[in-house]
Amino acid sequence: MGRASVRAMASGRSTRGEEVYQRIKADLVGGTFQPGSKLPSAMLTQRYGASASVIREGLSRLVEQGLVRSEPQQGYRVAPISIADLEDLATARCVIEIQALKLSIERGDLAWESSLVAAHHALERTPLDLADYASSRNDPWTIVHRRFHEVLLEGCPSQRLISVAIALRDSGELYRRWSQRADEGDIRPVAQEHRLITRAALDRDVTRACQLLEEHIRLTACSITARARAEGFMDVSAVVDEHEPAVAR
Amino acid sequence: MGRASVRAMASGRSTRGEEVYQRIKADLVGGTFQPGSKLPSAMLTQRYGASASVIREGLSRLVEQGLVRSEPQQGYRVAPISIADLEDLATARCVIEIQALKLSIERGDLAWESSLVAAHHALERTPLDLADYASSRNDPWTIVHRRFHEVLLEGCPSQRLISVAIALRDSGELYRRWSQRADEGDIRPVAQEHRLITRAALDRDVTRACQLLEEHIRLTACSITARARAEGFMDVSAVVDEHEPAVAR
DNA sequence: TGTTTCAAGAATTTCGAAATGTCAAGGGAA
DNA sequence: TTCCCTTGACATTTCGAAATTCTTGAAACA
Repeated sequence: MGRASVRAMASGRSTRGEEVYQRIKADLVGGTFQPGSKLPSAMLTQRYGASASVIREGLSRLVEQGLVRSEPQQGYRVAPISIADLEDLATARCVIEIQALKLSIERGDLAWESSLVAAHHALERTPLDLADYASSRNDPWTIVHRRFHEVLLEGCPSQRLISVAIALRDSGELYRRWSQRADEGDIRPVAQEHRLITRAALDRDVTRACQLLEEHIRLTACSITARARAEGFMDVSAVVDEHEPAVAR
Repeated sequence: MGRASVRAMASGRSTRGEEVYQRIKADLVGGTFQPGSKLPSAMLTQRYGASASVIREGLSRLVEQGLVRSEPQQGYRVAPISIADLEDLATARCVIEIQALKLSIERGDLAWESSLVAAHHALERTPLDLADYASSRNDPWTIVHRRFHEVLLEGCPSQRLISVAIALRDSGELYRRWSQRADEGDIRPVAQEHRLITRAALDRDVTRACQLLEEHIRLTACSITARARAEGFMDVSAVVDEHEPAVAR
């Protein structure tokens, strides 16, 4: 959840530009567009039913988040994925999320503890339906999972730090989507990992919680990297020809 | 230096939107507009000689960076400054810059060392002309100072981490501009601090370098905070009336 | 045969005006 | 008087087309 939703929540109504931005972002993170493929304004104006200026505004914001790339006079394209960039991302996430978690545990109050318990409970009780997960980008599990990791950091006294962490997590979500396609069954005990992190956080065991979270992030990245090297699906999408169909599903 | 310049450097030519974005950002960071004041499109279109769509695109990007705020149907305004937000910012910067520096020292190669020596030398030899500093936002000292801190992190293996750190530094620069107005003579031995940091980095003394950098950031923030509490200039700008003149100089 | 130039076509970028929404002042009703 | 509704002015937002730039493919040249 970026600055966008904050803005939208400020007043009840929203603008079309805001709505379009949300939809494009959801489609990007959800894996609708192939990484590296072009995003021609003609296609987007038709798909989202808005004028080029509005689309362009949304894309500009997404460029700033690293989800979209832009080169002058050559339009926009989905941020390409690569093993090098995945490692870059994992490094940044490890550093930032872990420090945010540290501060969160040190400074979080009772209200934060309660939110965490609630978020974790929701996560425990929401089954991961793989079919659902693969087809929709707003499946229940993804929502509660995202919420869990967000709450985990919410005790942190710096809102900016939290925002950055969330933005990086969105980029990571894109990778997960495209790796999941190659390998549907990542049978890691993620539920167990979440449970242990929650317990350590509630026990205010900073060291252990951070260690667990780092492992959680690193393992996810490694599993994607390994799969990518084996099947080489990243090389394909990294140099996507612009005449390829941009919409995947 | 944000993603903007990366984009501009990719191809020799640039777009008007890119240029406008750079100018707005420079004006914001340089303190041309009062924090919290409105940024009416009419004023901006005239000032930068571009259409509303182009202006809006630039502002959207700046919103994403936290330099500008936006509420639907109420336009854009300069991000307000406040003591609470300054502390938020300092926390985020400490965490992120220090971790980036740590990685930079651990992983930086010889080329990085050389750049650092060069950047520090330029900083040492560039005098801080207070009159120049106060009037212009592109005075020589600001440029080499920014460059120094940028190079310091460039050994870091994660480009994203570096980008985030630089973005936060830009926000910090805005605070410095507005505090400097109230107190022109911050007689801290900044030159000495830079020298010590450089030496520790070259000695690969991670602990000491990080400690020094943290102090460097914290001291700057504290000095601004203290000045703000004493003179209360932040409360004024935090609740700027929209009928006030937005342009300060 | 390989390289360069040029023009048509397609895409991006920019503009100016139309549409939509906000805000405050003024007028009427309780 | 106080409150609420209307109304008009002003700002933001959106659109559709014009202007600019890039790409493509074929023709001309070495």
